[in-house]
Amino acid sequence: MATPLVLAARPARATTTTACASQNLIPATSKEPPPRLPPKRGSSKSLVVSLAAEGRMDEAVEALAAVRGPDAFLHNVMIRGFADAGLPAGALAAYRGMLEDGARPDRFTFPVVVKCCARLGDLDEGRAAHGMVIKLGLEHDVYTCNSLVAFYAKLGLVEDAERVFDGMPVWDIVTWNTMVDGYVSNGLGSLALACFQEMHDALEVQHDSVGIIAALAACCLEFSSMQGKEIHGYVIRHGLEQDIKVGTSLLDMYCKCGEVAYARSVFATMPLRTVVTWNCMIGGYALNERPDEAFDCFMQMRAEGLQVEVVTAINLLAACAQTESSLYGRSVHGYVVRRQFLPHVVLETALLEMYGKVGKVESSEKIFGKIANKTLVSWNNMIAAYMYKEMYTEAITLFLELLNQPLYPDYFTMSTVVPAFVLLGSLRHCRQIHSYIIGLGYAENTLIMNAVLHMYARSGDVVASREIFDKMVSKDVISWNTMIMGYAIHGQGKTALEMFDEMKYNGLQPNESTFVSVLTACSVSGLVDEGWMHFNLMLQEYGMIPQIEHYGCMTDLLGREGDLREVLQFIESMPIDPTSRVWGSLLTASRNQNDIDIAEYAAERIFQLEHDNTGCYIVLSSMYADAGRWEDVERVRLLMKEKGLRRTEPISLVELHSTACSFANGDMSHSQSRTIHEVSDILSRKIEETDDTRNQSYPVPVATRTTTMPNKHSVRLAVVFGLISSEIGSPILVKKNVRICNHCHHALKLISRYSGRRIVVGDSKIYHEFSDGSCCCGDYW
DNA sequence: ATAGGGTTAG
Repeated sequence: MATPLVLAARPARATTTTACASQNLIPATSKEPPPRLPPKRGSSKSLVVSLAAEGRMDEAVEALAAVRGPDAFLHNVMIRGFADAGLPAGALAAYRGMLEDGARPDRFTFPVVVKCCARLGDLDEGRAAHGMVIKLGLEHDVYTCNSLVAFYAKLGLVEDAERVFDGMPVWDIVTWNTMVDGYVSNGLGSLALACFQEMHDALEVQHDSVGIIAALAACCLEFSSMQGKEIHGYVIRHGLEQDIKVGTSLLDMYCKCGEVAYARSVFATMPLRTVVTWNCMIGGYALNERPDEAFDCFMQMRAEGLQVEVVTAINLLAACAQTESSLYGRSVHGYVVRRQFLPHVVLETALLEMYGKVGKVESSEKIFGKIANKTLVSWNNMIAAYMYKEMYTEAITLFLELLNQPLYPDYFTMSTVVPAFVLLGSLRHCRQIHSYIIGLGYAENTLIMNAVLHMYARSGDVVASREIFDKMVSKDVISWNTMIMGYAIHGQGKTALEMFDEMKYNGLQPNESTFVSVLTACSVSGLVDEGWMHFNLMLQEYGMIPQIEHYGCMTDLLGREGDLREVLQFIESMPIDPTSRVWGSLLTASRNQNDIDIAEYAAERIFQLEHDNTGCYIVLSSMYADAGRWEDVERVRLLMKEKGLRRTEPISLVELHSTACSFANGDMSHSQSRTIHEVSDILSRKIEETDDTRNQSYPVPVATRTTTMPNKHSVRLAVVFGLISSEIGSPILVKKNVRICNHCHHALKLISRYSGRRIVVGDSKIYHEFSDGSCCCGDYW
């Protein structure tokens, strides 16, 4: 009976005098005494105390007003009342009232006041309180100092926390624990563990559960199950394993360090488990990409009659996001709606992330639109959902909208959205986002600047990449790899190899990706001997076993000039199963050497792995067309139709001073289309381009002919438009979504000489830099 | 009377 009584006895606004009003709520039949007696008249001090203890702060304030000259004790009671009632701002107001009253705060005042400042994240108030502590000579009080250490640590001011810590005359177990936890909450795992160790040596008493829990969190930060196991040993030796929070923390530590088996055994041997324990276990399975075990664990939890809570659902959604369909996720969604868990930002964000990862971007959008107080994580996940569905324009639009919010993009935002700029391939946008990133103060953030580096290289400006690279304060392996790859895709193999040497000279250890960059450089630039040399170097010098990507680069390299049968032999002798990328490399080689037999063989292997590889059909079809095998062209066309595949429409984008303009094959939609086509015709004649398709003896299907005139190809129109709308002598930059054809490649070499312009055309793989009649790719791509 | 603690989205 007591519990419902107490609950019922707290009407929102009972009036001042007595608690009698609440007695109306006691059932008439109740024989129990009222929960508390009305305070005696005149004893206003004790009225304040009892009202504050109950959290009835409005009434407590009124009661306090009736007290003449309240002492420090009564003020402390008020401050604590507000704090306990979850009203830290009220507590600070009460503290200010105390000062106005002329009462002198004492050692009981500040621990609560400072804690409230921490909860509000109010640095100014906290610093002011700290000043008052010193002024009043309370800076040697352990309780007060402990609260100050916690305060500074919570606000991210570790050095201030350390300063308070160092100035203390004595440290108790709480002081040490606070410092350890302070390091942890600032991501300083190794400092936390060092402090934990030092504490052990300094204190006579043993660690308690609070310290153990903080130290285990430090192990998570360090991803060190080794140190976690040592602490586990300590826990067992000192009989702390019965503590359910310690047990849960241990289990959580093992999960976060990737030791699922250990986590499971801790879980199995725990004498008691709370919902939190189950939540950790479910979350741990999700974290370690074991969604089925997460679901099993959840079912077990329900079977044991435990109540699902918000965190359970959030962790479960992480597991649902790892499944193929949205089936599980949708059922969790339905469940949280029925349980009325919504709105809840973290839960909503987890839902939108889940939908994003299973490819239901519309559902993500719907949830995103409904979130009232979107956090940065919500935005980041929505952007990621668009990226996952390759909706780059939407991702960028949302990113630009985010810039108008009172939120600051972080590393996640940038690393998610930068690829969108890369794939959209507009240098103008790259420059915009670059200056924005600098404005945000990320100029010295290696991770972000690596992304920018990559963005410029991929967007066609390797010179800009190099400038950024040279200015970077701390370059890591990725910076070097990216720069080497940048030169590789721009056909500057020699420079790429020089960078590789320089990298080693600077004492950096190459990794597997470095060799992907290096081997790509060799294959693009036809550096066969260097390619073999570096391929062998991997194992001999660095003990690295070449992976499939490395074999792919080698196939590119060999296919470039070698005998195709040798390439085939190389592929078949590989210790790893070739992927469609490797067979694709052979297909490209056979196309360039016009070997239909090998091409058909490679295509067959590709179709075994990927029956819907559009690019493969296109290459085959164009090879048949070149050979005049029109029945085969038609056969491939029908096959594609049967499978519902459509060839990617070739689009070329030319980057101009202030805009970018895109062209399709035979495009007439531009306002200057007439001029563009005329100029293209003129150029075609100037370079004495012969129209092979017109001279062919075999019939060209009409539908094909209208769009296959090489001087009407999208890339030609884009280049022409670039030439007529930019200053004489300036380079032209064009991005193309599919590979450039032989005719256009040849023509652009001549156009570059005729116009005296540098023409850069990037396709999905490399950049062709045409100047003075030749291309950096050496006519192989 | 006062200080420190386990699960939550990328």
